[in-house]
Amino acid sequence: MAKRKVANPLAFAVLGSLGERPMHPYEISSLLKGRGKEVSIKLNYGSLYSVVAALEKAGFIEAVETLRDGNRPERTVYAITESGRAEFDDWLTELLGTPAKEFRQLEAGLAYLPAFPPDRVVELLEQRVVALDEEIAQLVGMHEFMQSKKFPRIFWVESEFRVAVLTAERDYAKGLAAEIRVDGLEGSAFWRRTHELVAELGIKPRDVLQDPVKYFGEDLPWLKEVPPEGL
Amino acid sequence: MAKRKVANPLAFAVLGSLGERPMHPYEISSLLKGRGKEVSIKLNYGSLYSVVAALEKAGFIEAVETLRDGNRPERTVYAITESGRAEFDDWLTELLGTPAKEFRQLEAGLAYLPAFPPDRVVELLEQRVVALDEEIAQLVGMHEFMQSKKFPRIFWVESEFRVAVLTAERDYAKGLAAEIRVDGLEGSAFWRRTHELVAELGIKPRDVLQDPVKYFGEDLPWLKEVPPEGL
DNA sequence: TTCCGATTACTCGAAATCGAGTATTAGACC
DNA sequence: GGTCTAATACTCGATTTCGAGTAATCGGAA
Repeated sequence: MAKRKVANPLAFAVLGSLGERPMHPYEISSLLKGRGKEVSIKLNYGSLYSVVAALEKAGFIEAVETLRDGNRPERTVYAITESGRAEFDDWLTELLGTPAKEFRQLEAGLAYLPAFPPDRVVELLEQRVVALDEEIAQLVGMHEFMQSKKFPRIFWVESEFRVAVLTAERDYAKGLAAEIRVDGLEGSAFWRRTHELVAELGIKPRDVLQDPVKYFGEDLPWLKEVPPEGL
Repeated sequence: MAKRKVANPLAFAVLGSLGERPMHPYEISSLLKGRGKEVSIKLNYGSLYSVVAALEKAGFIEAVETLRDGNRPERTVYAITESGRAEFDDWLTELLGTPAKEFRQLEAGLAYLPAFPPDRVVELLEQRVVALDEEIAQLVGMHEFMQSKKFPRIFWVESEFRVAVLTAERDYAKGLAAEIRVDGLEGSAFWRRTHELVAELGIKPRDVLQDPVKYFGEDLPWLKEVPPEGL
């Protein structure tokens, strides 16, 4: 899969919008907002205009007319080209069919869990669960509204999917918090004790790691095999 | 929450690494790779050095020595400062406790589902499910290996979380494909028929939308209330 | 009538991001 | 002893991205 000439997801949305009919950039942004697509595709004005310029340069869209209305800024109307339709087609194919490597911020946080004492982590995860519950409830409420209006699901599956992902995140955070709370996570006794030592004796986590036998005895076989991280 | 001076997640990992001990940038990158953190936090050399420079400028880290080994490039060793520790602390607090707005590529794709005929979508989603299953199986296999080595879960929760998210994505994609396949998605009969008309009569989707009654009769009440999108 | 906030429509420059490129050395292998 | 690959350690500059700023117009309330 060769790299796209214009890789910003917003460019995908621009192609999708111009696939309907020619528009000027601001009109595209209004359309996306009106349809709630900015929830799924990050929209910002700075990017919009540079992305449109890049698409034009790549031959995926072309300016068809320039309107001027009194003293207001010019509006340049763009239309999609044949090559632009092909690009959109290829892009949508890729978006739907091929998973891409993606990074969630919670994943980054979890990668450094041991840096905080267990109780602090539990507290924060529970705070996240509350916030996620709210977000999910809001989306679900919106879905119910749309269902009541008989607006077909096909037009908001992306929001349903968002709920699915948020729910998975929520469930994982909740489960993890519960496990840490009862010390059920293997290794977490060691983790807790290390932070206690740090707090009580004023020593540094790395001191503990440098001579674990002194603080924990011989019953932590993995410490010798793999050096722990993040503490 | 005021914006961070250095917002790149890689900067978070740099602070986390230097929290352990002073290192030079390349050493940080090796450490992250060695621990598999680059799966959770995007690492690229270009960003690494500019992020380190930005962190230094912001006073979160400082150069402590510059080594030269024969004719090889200089290695500048950095250490975290007090203010850097505080920043890391605050950042991890945010990463764990506060959900951020995030965009998944499948969400972008789903937002333009109606642009493809149902059968094509089903095929692509099923292709994605297969790829996701493979990715998940690989991660699960790795987890089993680490478990067999008694390496504590606390050090790979981020990977567990990744599995949770990927599984949610997989399940959603699989369910959606199945629903579309049997035409169970409300509105999808309309969707299918529109693409059939496009294929058979050589007309454009927008023609169908401009005079839906002509092609579908009066039994699509929502068409009058909300204009459909993406076709 | 006039003021205010919202909407329309875009511009600009600073900062971030990327990934390919460079140059050296250590070790492997024949 | 020569060559080849992998690892070490960064550099560079072209894009991209961002979001705040600008400036005009419109509708409604005071």
